[in-house]
Amino acid sequence: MFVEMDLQSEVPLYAQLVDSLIEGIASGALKPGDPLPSVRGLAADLGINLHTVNKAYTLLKQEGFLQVHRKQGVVVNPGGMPGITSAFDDKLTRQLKVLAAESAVRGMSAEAFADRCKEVFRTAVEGGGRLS
Amino acid sequence: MFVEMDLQSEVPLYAQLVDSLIEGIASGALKPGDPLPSVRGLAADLGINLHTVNKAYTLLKQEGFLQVHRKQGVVVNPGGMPGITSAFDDKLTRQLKVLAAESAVRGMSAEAFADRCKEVFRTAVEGGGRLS
Amino acid sequence: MFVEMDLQSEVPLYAQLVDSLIEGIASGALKPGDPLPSVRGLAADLGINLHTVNKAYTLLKQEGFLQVHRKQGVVVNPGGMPGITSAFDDKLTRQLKVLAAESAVRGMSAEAFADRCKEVFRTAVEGGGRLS
Amino acid sequence: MFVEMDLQSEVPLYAQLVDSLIEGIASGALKPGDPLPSVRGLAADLGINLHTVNKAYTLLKQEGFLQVHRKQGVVVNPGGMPGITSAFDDKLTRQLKVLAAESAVRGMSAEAFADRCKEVFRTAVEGGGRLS
DNA sequence: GTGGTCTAGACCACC
DNA sequence: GTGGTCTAGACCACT
Repeated sequence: MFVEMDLQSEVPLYAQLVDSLIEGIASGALKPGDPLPSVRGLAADLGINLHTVNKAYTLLKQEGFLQVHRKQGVVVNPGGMPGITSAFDDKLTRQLKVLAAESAVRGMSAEAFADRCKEVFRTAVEGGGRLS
Repeated sequence: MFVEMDLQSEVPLYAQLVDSLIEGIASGALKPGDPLPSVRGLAADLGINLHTVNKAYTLLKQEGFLQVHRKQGVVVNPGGMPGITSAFDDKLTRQLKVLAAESAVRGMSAEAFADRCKEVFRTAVEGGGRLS
Repeated sequence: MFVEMDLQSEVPLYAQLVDSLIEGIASGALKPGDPLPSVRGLAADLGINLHTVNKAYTLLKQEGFLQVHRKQGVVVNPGGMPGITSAFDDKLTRQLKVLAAESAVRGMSAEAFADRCKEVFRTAVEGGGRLS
Repeated sequence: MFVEMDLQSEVPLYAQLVDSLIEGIASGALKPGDPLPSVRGLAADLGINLHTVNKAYTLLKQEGFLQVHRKQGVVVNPGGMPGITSAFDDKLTRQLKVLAAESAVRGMSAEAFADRCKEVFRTAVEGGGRLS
């Protein structure tokens, strides 16, 4: 599995990993029930700290994306993904609003913005977030 | 002018202020040439430190959204707003990708996502980001 | 006489005025013995404060570029311009060094830099700093 | 690494530091990928406040000269230096014009000016800005 | 230990 | 009064 970490990014490593894994699920590279690398294995692969991978897995477990079994390791939640919670809806709206506002100020039209959103969504689902 | 600060948010205060001001411009509440409160005045209004306001103003000045007049204080750039730079385009795509992926994983359809984007954009432009 | 003031510049107004007048002398628009506008006249023309013009004139007088007569007003020093003082030489070297270093870092060659310097000097002398 | 701060200078400390670091890169004392001292360490070395160092680093980061690694601290951008942007070109021309005009007024010839520029450039590149 | 953020209080140049 | 700069001291997230 290949996940690219950007050490220069302002985005924390654990958050980058969380995002990458979600993008992997969105693209179909990871399906419910699929196993994930062990904490130490992934940490070694990415050349990052154990705690960083652990934090990402823990967050994804809390959100319901992953399940952690005692001995079998970590798997994508076989019961399916969590739905649109109100917390997520809030986050989505809040972040979208900031992006939309700056896009508008910089001269982007409503259509151009919607098209861009649609295109990005499509590539994310079709494999833009491919992991392996 | 009313800008609400969320002291509990994980988003830095200066970033919240930056976002609020951009939303104010997008909504039309702030137009090119309009004066902004002095750093000290706005800091007092918001109950935060003047350096925090200064940081937000400085960032917006560097991006080309604001200008500082000698003595007249800070104004919205009368020459108009900066366009779609490649840096902004990158940021937009990157952040949109994360939001789209999580939305997809949680079961949102491409149409629903695009509609939501369009709706948020419209409210941002029409006054959803109203400041005063 | 037309001197353009940039109210948005980080350069103080009085310094902009000083620079403009020196450029006017360099270009030949102002020659030794030539009269300059009165303090209040120039201030009114430029739409700036009396003190600002006064400060610029005072600095130029101290440096030896101008002479101030009690009743006849301000004139370009009829005795000619000051030469290369060690203070000026220091300033020139120091500022040139900063510009040269950044130019070099950004990939400009020694020749390109020298050419640019020569070109700017030529336009300054030939009328690039034209005032009237 | 030795950077000298002039507390009496009219040029801000953070700007002096910015200039020194750029001169260090130009001279080859600092190469892409090289680590820089921590903000606290350098501040202690120079006897100034860490915020002042931070401001200099932040500016250089925004310009593309430096990068910050998560945990490794600050390094000279391994991807190479930014090129000649139009913003830099404007700044170069503007500042060069002022220096050229005053040099001309004080009696310097075009050749002498160009020679001086060339010489300063050469010393800046070859070690005139030596830091260590 | 690192950079990032925030606060508090101060001085200065400019106009 | 305005923004710009500097200092001092503190807390936090990240690794």
